[in-house]
Amino acid sequence: MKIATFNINGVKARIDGLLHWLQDSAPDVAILQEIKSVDEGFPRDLITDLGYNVETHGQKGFNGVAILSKLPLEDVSRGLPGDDTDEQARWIEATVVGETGVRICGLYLPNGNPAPGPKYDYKLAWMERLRARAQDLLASEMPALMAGDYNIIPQAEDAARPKAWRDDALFRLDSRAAWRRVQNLGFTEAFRARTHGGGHYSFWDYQAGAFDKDDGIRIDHFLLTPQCADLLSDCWIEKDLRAREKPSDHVPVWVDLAA
DNA sequence: ATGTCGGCAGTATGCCGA
Repeated sequence: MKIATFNINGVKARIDGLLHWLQDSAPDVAILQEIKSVDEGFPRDLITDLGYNVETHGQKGFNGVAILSKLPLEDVSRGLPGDDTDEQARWIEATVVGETGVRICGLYLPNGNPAPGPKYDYKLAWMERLRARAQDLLASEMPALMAGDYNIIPQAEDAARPKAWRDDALFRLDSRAAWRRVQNLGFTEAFRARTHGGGHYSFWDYQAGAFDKDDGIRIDHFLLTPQCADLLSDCWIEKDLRAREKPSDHVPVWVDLAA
């Protein structure tokens, strides 16, 4: 089962590219972030026509996540637990019903800039809620993964110019410590389970010719529970999508699971 | 050194978020 996470940076602006990508790359499951659409505005029919089940958790103007799946989706849940007052659409869960059931959590973690400040406080508080949910997922002992735009550069090797990110909310020490608190509960970071060393990125800014200079960062990740890590066959980044017409600033990251 | 893009309000363009 091939699963991709992809921050599409606006479904209205990206619909043509998204449909082509779904046809060409044919993920069994696509976990989308920044759909920037309310649920009623999501181009559901164009995607169901390609054979996907569609579950969205959107809001007006920004944020918004979705799960597309060729296999049935069950037990869909929207919103990260732990704060009933949080109105930002950044979390969706569903179980993909295949040979092996896999619990899929799609997330768009807050950017957090400028840091320090209230947006950074929100990011860290959100990551503490993520840790709590992650703990419950582990306790369930089912194959499960959390994937999406984490807005976290885990290590210096995950940025072309780490010094430029030192004080940024994506790379600050507190951000990375919070990331490790989640991962160290017992999750496998799929990309690093397969590939070592630098030069692997999932995001390049639109500004200043960042992609041409390969001035990127790796911020889109899969965290796998042990039962899911046992199924991991491969993990890779679909870099060439960034060079196409009207691209997102992110590219898809993939896992292949023996499920 | 600088360089962008998407969406909204509201109908041109400035603002926000990234």
